[in-house]
Amino acid sequence: MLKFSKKADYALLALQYMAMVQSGVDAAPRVVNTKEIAEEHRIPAELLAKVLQTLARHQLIESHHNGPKGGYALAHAPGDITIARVLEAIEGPLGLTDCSREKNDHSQCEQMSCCNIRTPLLKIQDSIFQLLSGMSIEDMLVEETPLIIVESLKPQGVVS
Amino acid sequence: MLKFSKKADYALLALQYMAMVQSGVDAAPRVVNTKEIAEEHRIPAELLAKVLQTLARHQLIESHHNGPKGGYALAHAPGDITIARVLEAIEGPLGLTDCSREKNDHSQCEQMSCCNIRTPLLKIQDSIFQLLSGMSIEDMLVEETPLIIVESLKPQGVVS
DNA sequence: ATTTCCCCGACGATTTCGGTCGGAGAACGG
DNA sequence: CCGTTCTCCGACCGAAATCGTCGGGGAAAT
Repeated sequence: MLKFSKKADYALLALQYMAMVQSGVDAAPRVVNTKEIAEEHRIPAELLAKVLQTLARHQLIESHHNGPKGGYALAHAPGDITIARVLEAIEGPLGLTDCSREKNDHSQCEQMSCCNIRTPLLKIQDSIFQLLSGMSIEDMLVEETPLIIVESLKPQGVVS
Repeated sequence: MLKFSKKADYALLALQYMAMVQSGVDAAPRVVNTKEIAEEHRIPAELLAKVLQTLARHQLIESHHNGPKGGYALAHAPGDITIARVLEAIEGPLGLTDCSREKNDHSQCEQMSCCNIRTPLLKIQDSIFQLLSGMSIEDMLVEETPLIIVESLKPQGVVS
């Protein structure tokens, strides 16, 4: 499936909303609170709160706990917050296989010692990571198509 | 994370092995059974059996249940079996969001009626699908790097 | 002082995933 | 001809992650 978790969806939704409010026509740099985002998108507020806490812990947004006027604001420019950073903050380090990010511990990989598919999978993984790093929250503000082109070059293969 | 499930890993492992045996130097079109693949890769045989059944049900491999000499064989050329087809056979239709493949039923998407991130996410999804459709089992046979290049073109964005 | 907000922990329900079991069918050996 | 052995096939079950919820605590504005 390669499906995003709902927490990841909520995180992207919230970040896009915050960017839209923050750098919109009303240039007032106001902070937004959890309830506002939750009601705006019809999502459960408690789960969104936990998502926002995680984002704040990973320095993607800043928390202003100033009582009734508190809330969150983006910690960086929308163009600097890439999808890859958001996903890594919410769901941990991303990687297609178990043996992708475990360079020191080869306990799992030792079971598949003759793993012939490791190298091609790492290629795909790097491509996806590059893809997710190339798109940011800023690209979600414009309704223009961001035009991501994937080009596959093969030495001698015939494409199906 | 965007991680493959173990069933998907086993499927790719098995398909690569079957392609290697089938189109290797020994041109005898012999079928391979579950036990052989399981022992070769040190993976549980029962789970691999279920994976192979799923692949057979989706016409990716052909089952020859001929008693002691039975087994499986690829139903198509290795170049025609793309990673996308394998993943869809194992884990169902792939899509980043819940509302990606539900065009008739808008029950989920009605909750996020003002979903501003749908279009960019569909772009990413299409790019990933294009990526996975561009690599096949045949590309896992060669140990050369398949050289997949992701190029991101943006109208006016500054890349981080 | 009260209210409203952010922050943090723990809990229960639902779904998916990983793994295991017994049964049906076909070829081989006697 | 018949039993054994091997295979594929479907159903079943426990484990684990995820989704969603709840309550407690601290801080600032009203």
